[in-house]
Amino acid sequence: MPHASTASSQQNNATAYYRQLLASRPHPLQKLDGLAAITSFHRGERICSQDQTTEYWYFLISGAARRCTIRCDGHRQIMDLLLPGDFFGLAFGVQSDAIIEAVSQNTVVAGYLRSRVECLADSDPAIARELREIAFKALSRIQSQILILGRITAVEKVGSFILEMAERLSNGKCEGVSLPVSRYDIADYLGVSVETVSRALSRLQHRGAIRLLNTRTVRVVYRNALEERVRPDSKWPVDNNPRNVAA
Amino acid sequence: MPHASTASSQQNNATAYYRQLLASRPHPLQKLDGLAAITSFHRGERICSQDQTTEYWYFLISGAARRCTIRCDGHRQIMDLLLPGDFFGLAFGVQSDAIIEAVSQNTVVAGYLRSRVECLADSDPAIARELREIAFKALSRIQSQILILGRITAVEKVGSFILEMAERLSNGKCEGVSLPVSRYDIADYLGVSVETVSRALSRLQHRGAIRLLNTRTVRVVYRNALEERVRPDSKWPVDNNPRNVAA
DNA sequence: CGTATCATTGAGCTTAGTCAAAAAGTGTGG
DNA sequence: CCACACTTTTTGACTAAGCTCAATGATACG
Repeated sequence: MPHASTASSQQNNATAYYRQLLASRPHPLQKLDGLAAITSFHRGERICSQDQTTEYWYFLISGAARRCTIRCDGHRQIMDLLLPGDFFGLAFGVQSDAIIEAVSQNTVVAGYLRSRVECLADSDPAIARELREIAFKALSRIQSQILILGRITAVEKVGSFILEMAERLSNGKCEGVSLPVSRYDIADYLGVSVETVSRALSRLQHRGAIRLLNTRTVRVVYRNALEERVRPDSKWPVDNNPRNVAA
Repeated sequence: MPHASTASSQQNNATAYYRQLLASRPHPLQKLDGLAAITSFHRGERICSQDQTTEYWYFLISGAARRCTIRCDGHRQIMDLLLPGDFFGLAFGVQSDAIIEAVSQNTVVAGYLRSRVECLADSDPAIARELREIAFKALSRIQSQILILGRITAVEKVGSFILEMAERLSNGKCEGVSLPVSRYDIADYLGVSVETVSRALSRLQHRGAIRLLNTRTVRVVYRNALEERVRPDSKWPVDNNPRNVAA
């Protein structure tokens, strides 16, 4: 496993704990947990870079991580946000070199050696199916992100973001979502500026759609106000929907 | 196959031609071409809707298609653009009901019965691997879209869009990319207004980055001017990159 | 050849980005 | 436990970019 984490005298105990955590969280590759390498990362630490073919498939056990690139104009873009239960490192994109970094202080991932998994999949169709499932889940995760990025106003984007987080982190009841990322991360995930994120949150609160329990904890008050546009008054759908002509 | 296309007396001849076309274009599921259902669609015609679990996996042989949703504010969003050589219909997203429509006048797709393919994959590991390949390709296609959507200015988005099209439609030499979609489609793909797309194209032309041979055909003159920001003058990267704190 | 759609361009207004600074947390070391 | 430095978050003022509305060319289709 690349980039081994901080070694301490209690490393073994910790690993044992994480292994147990992994076992207790049901996921498609459970059969292969025996050969999983478990590593923990500090916040900001690089988990892997994806410019070359990744050797591992990863499963995020706890914490959070981001996949990001730096564009030629110097802006960082977060292309994916990984939360507990997510797999990543699947696609060896030809495209821009992305790196995956831990976002939370204690981010723990399980790494499955790709060649090993592939090999097992060849002999066990059930595993092959589950790998497909994993890929499809990653696909639909990214599609949600496109749906969010495609929204028009910043308030809508931030609203959708909160809803997405609320769904994906549904473990902690509905008593308030605790965002694992900073405003900067939200900004780079949504393609807006930090200030705009902050202002959008303030507005949503004034509007009564959410409540900020503290800076990182949001309570959704009116779900509808988050996903819909604010003023559906007078005018209705301006639909860019003409049928098109072939080239 | 759902939504059978226009039947004509020459249907058989046409299908035979398409089947040959399918055979001549190498792709991962070639072994299964025998059981592929080939259908052609008019522009604007619905190929399939994705709200329920899709029964088929599709391969686009010729033409173009778009996967789109209508948001609650009435705006259409194009979540994916399918070109010859692309597979689609893979992920049965829980999310918003998307439909896939033909964009070009003669859009021809091959449909592989999902259950059948799954079954074959179980007995043939090579097919299972190729299915994974297909999923990964779809994944990286959508990731490119995120990269484009994340760009800041409209000119950058349109520029990246042209480059993406040039790459994916690389069949027709570098003598000019013929865009298969209308300005409206580009707008809904990039999340900007039609007028903005038009203005961006005009600007890129004035700037000497592209040449519009006709409204649907673009010739890339200076590739760099399309992917980079225009003014990298005085100031450099404003990097939103502080390390983050866990929740 | 007329009609409908698509594409381009302009003018005004709204939104979000930029620059700047203050406020609220967070962590460290005395 | 508190003072201090540092980061994160919020808010304000100004500017620039894009959306909306509207009108005019251009093209395709019947």
